[in-house]
Amino acid sequence: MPELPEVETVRRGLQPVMEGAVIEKVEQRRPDLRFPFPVDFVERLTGRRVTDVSRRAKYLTFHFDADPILISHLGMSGSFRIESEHGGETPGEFHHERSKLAAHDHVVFHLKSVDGRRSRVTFNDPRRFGFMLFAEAAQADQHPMLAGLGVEPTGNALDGALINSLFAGKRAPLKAALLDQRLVAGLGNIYVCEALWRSGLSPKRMAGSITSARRATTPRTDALSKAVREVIADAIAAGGSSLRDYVHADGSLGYFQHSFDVYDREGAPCRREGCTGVVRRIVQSGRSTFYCAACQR
DNA sequence: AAGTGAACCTGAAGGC
DNA sequence: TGCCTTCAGGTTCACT
Repeated sequence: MPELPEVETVRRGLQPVMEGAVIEKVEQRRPDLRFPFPVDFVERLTGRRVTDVSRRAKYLTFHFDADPILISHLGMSGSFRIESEHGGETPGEFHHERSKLAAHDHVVFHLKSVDGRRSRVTFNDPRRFGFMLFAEAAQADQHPMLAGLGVEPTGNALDGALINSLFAGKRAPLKAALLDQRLVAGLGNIYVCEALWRSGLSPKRMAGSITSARRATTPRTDALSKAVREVIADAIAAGGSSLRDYVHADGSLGYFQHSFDVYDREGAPCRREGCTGVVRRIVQSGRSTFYCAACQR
């Protein structure tokens, strides 16, 4: 479900609640998600103080006052729900009132913040494509899940020159190349479609065809890198997209879905100034691609 | 070797 | 109403 902007939004929701808090209790309600939970999952987390909630691509990493760190992925349908004690509420009341769990609530972290406030952070994931794994803090970057990841599309590392070198010689379509997490890490089906529309490039075009062997960049690699950075920045600023019932950790909704130019707009008119085309849906490597054949070449 | 498709799992939505 | 099919924001593995 979530792509980088949604994961970043979740991280920003969790951070103020979790950072500095102590995990008083962990409920692990089934033996596995996409992978089995680590051995001693509950034991190794209980009593830890959270020092940082971070993100790499679509992965969340939770850091503690001692090893290990927790690496988590939301898969297609994973989400975190925060329930916090209100200021005037008595602690006992809180636990009693909010103790109901929903279907597919797989993990519950019971937290106590520095000022004594209690809260629960619950991981829910109907499809169970998400997971939680441990890594030793010192070797976190070398963990198999993180080691092969490409450049973050946030910041300025992703520029036309990098796209030029990453895509050189690639015969795969731009759609597939942008989804390849080993090249650019964090894009998913929605934001790849949106970035290609913004840069006016066809998702079917061979990735290597926008590159140059003699020059460091091309107008197309510049346009694509800019479009990717901007669509990701815009989506983060809007709090991500909330499709179906997906909500943020604090229960609020993201608004970026209202800004989609092509995703899920099959048959609708192209939004580009002066373009009379219609958004089409095709299937590439088993996934829907939305684009305008009139202005994306 | 790179590139494509199937598989993992549940739920929502649409057609009949 | 119910049953069936299709589709979904991701990743990995098995093929060609």
